[in-house]
Order: sequence, then structure tokens, then C-alpha cells
Amino acid sequence: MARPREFNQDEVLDGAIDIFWRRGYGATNLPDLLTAMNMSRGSFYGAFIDKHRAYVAALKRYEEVYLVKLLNKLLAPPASSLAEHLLILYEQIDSTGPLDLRRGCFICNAMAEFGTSDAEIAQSVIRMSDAIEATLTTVLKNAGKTERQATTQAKALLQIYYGAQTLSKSGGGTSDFLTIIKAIIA
Amino acid sequence: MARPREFNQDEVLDGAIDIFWRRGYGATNLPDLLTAMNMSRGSFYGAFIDKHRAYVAALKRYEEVYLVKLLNKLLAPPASSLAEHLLILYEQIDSTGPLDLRRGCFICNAMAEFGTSDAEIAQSVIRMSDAIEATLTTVLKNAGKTERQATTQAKALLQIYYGAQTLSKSGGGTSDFLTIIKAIIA
DNA sequence: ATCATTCTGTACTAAATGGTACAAAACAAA
DNA sequence: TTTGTTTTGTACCATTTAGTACAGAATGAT
Repeated sequence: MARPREFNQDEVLDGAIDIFWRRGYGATNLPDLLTAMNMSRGSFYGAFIDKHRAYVAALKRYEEVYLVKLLNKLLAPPASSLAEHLLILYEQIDSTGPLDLRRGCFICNAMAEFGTSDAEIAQSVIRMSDAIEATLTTVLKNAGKTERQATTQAKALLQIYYGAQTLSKSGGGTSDFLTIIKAIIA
Repeated sequence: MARPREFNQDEVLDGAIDIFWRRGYGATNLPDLLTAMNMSRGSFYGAFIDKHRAYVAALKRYEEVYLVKLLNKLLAPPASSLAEHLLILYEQIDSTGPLDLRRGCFICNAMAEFGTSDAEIAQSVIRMSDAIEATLTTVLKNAGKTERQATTQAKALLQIYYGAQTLSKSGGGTSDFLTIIKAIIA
């Protein structure tokens, strides 16, 4: 039979996620992308056809692995109060550490860069947003909220989260996160 | 003396703001930028030196004109309840109308695209964010909130606003905005 | 009307872009 | 070892990029 592939699909996609997350799609050129994925040009085009499809594949892996991890964390039985449990969201924000490696939220970044210009990507990020919102709704209902309270508060939490991620990426502060969460779920 | 300029500085910058807002900095190429600004290459480079400085100039004009307008609206005496007054924020979000011309928030877009990679731009967008936050704090204090309440709630409102803008840009819903505002200022 | 100065538009350039072609290498089966 | 197939790395290509050069047009002052 034939020569086996030398690269691992998951590993190269993790590399793609990393650089796309930090730099965005358009600002990532092919040489740097190949370095981040640890692939040669030939292998890259053989496996992903073009840059755009590589990005979509990275988004897909993000959804299947990284997003699922976040949702599972949220769905785990709260070890403390609801508000403190929801600090899991805050943990996603790299608001500490050096400014130059704040990459924000991968989903937010995709929303801001593509908007609705790419139907497939827009659909993907909205699906991920909806998944987070739905999970937050479940968490709130499990904590005793009514259906109506839970849905509205989940929306608010998601928007707060996106807003804080965006601000943090530019170096803005994200203080009072816990206080704000408490106000929303009050 | 010399031949006077044929273009108006404010008008061409408005054109720049428009296309940068819709497409971002990197995704806007020079021919399209020149069309949007209604300038020739010669005039453009004569007036702005390069693309980057044109973007910075557009940001500056945004701050001086568009942002100031928003702040003044917020500072105007509320004609209704505080929550309904704060719907001024919601009015900034183009969540109605066709998906393909949702451009999001100019400031958010800049944050997402540049992060901290450009010190001058980062400084500018943080200053604008701080201005909105400070204005919201004033509005809340004028409505009878304590200093502590006002500052925290202003932060929350700003983050909700950024989050809703980001979601809206990708076609996500922004329903329950008023309910969320009410919850935050409760 | 002439001149000095500045603006405008176009032709051009060097570099970088994403993508392709293809030879050589690596492997499994026979 | 030989053969068949696939991967890999590199050389290459056409296009697009931001930016420059410069000729000619337009203007106000003299």
C-alpha cells in the first residue's frame, strides 16, 4: 500500500486553531500557517484543499473539542454558589498576563472578522453561541430559575461574556465580573 | 498660491469610516478604499501618507463626531424611564434589516481585529470605551444610583452592548435587550 | 498673461499573496 | 527487490498588494 501520513490531523488542526485564534484568518499568511501547523505546503493542500477550508476545519475542531470542554465544565454540578460556578466563564478570559498574548474568544473573533459574509462560518459561530446559551439556560434552570428567567439571564451572561472578551483583548479591564454576574442572576 | 484641494477632509474620512467599519482594516484594499473615500491615489498618499495612518485618522474622526453624538444622546435628559432611555444603546445595533449589511460596532471591530498589536489603536479604542463607560456612569448617577452601583452597572451595560453588537454582526438575535437592561439596573 | 506652487490621476514597482506542479522519498504488498 | 501508491518538500506562477514617480492640470498671486 501507500506511504502513511506523517502528520496527525488533530495536532495540525490544533496548530491552525492557535494561530487563527491569535491573528485571525486574513492576517495569517500561508508560510506562518504552515509553520504553526508544522506541515509542508504539499501536505497542507493535499489535506485541506485551501486556506479557507483549513479555517473551517479548525472551527469544526474547536466546536468538537474546546467548546465541548467548556460546556461540560458548565454542566458539572456546581461546587459552590451559582454565581461562583459561573466564574467558569471568567476563567476563559485571559485578562491577566501580558497584553500581547491576549487572543480574545475564538468565536467572537470569527464573528467580528466574518460577520455574515461567509454563510458557513456564520452558521457555525451562531450554532456555537446558541450552544453556550442553551447550556447556560440549563445551568440556571438546574439552579432553580424559571424557564423565563433562565433564558433571559443566559442571554445576558453570554453577551457579558462576549463583551468582556472583546474588551480584554484590547487591554481593557474586566473587573467586577463576579458582581455583574450576581446582578444578572439576582 | 497653490491649487486648493478638491476634496473635503471630513467627507473622505467619512468614506473611510464607512468601508473600514464594514470590512475592517486588513480586508479593505487600496482601490476599494480610494473609491469609498472618492480620492485618487495621489491625493490619498499626499493627505494620509499611508493606509495605516488613514485608518487612525478615521478612528479619530469617529471619536470626535460619531462617538460624541452617542454620548450626547445618552447625556440628554431622559424623556422616559431609565431603562427605556438606555435603549439608545440598542438603537446603535443594526439587528434589523438584511444580514449582509450588519457592520457591528466600529470600536468592537477594531478591538477584535487589532487587539493589542497596535499600541496607538488599542489606546484609542480603550479611551473610547472608557468614555462610554464614564458617560453611562454619569447617567446612572443622575438617575439616583450610588457611586458603586453606577460604576458596576455601567461596566455591565457596556459589556452587554459590545456582546450584543458582536452577536448581531453574525446574524445572532438580540431579543430581550430591554429585559436585560432592566435586570442590570435593578 | 505668466509664474510658482500644489493637487490629481496614471503608470509603474517591488514584494507578498495563495495556489500549483512535480520530482523525489517513503512505505506496504507482492 | 520490485512495484504501485501516496506523501512530502521545493520550485514555480499568476495575481494582488501597498506604495512611488511623475507628467500634466488647476489655481492664486503678481
